[in-house]
Amino acid sequence: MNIGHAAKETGLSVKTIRYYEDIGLVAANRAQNGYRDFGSRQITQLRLLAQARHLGFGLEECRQLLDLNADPQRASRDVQALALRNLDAVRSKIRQLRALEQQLETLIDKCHGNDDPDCAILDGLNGPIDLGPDTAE
Amino acid sequence: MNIGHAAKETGLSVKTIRYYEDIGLVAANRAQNGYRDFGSRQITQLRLLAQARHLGFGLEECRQLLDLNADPQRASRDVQALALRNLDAVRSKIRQLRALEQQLETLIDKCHGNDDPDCAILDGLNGPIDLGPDTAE
DNA sequence: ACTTGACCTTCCAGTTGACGGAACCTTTAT
DNA sequence: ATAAAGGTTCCGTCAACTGGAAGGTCAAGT
Repeated sequence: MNIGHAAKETGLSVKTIRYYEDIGLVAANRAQNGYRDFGSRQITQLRLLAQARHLGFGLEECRQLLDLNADPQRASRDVQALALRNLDAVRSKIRQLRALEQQLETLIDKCHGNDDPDCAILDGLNGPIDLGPDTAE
Repeated sequence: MNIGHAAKETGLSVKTIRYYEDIGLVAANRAQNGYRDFGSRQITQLRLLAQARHLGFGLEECRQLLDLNADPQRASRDVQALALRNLDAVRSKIRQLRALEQQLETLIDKCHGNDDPDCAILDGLNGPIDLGPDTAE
């Protein structure tokens, strides 16, 4: 199966598949004409990559997932641990973004949003942002 | 004020400040010895940059914020609009991450996390992820 | 005067996860 | 025969920096 077909099968782009081969995530065979040739094993790997990326796993974690998937002796504990690390990372990003969201909301609320130049947002950006009476230092 | 001092004043790294000058966000004067020399106006700009970046504004949005901040004729409406666009982006990232979080939680729950090789996470990554009876195609 | 160390300078490379495009080759269809 | 639609490699780009090399400058200590 050539790269275009593999792309259609997996939902990845041709460029992305070539990139994954480049960094050693999948090993593609070559046909006589130099074209990459993907077998069903590689397609399976690419599909796993697509799904795992979709779930926010980084490429290095994907590499480990591929290894675990290929290993019939694996312990599901190890897979779970990997997924939990990813979940933690996702949750921590969410927390950060929520804090951000709150600060933005506060500033936006305080800004009148009219023709006048006074703006609580710029005020907030110029001075340090006020988040309580913690004015030590 | 040289760059190291400016860095301490603003909380930005020396490298970051040089980068900001490079891309034209701040214009630094030069002393005779070729060292950058930041005045209070530049320090103010750098501080605004630090705060705005902290709030998730991209550098292009920061550029606009600097412009608005420098313009005494500005309308606070414009600042607010900029902040609202940023807030929207933040919220949309949060939504995405929450969806991600849920899917990960579901898979992690289903995985036994023991010594056995059977793993619902890998199953989920191999087949498409099951999110209901939408099995057309 | 000399050296040490802490600054500063420029420039080049790498990070993550790809995408866009150029220049060129191969296959397929007409 | 030729044109379109694939494929190939290589190089550049994105955000927003960070790291490091190679070298100039400055203030202090010996």
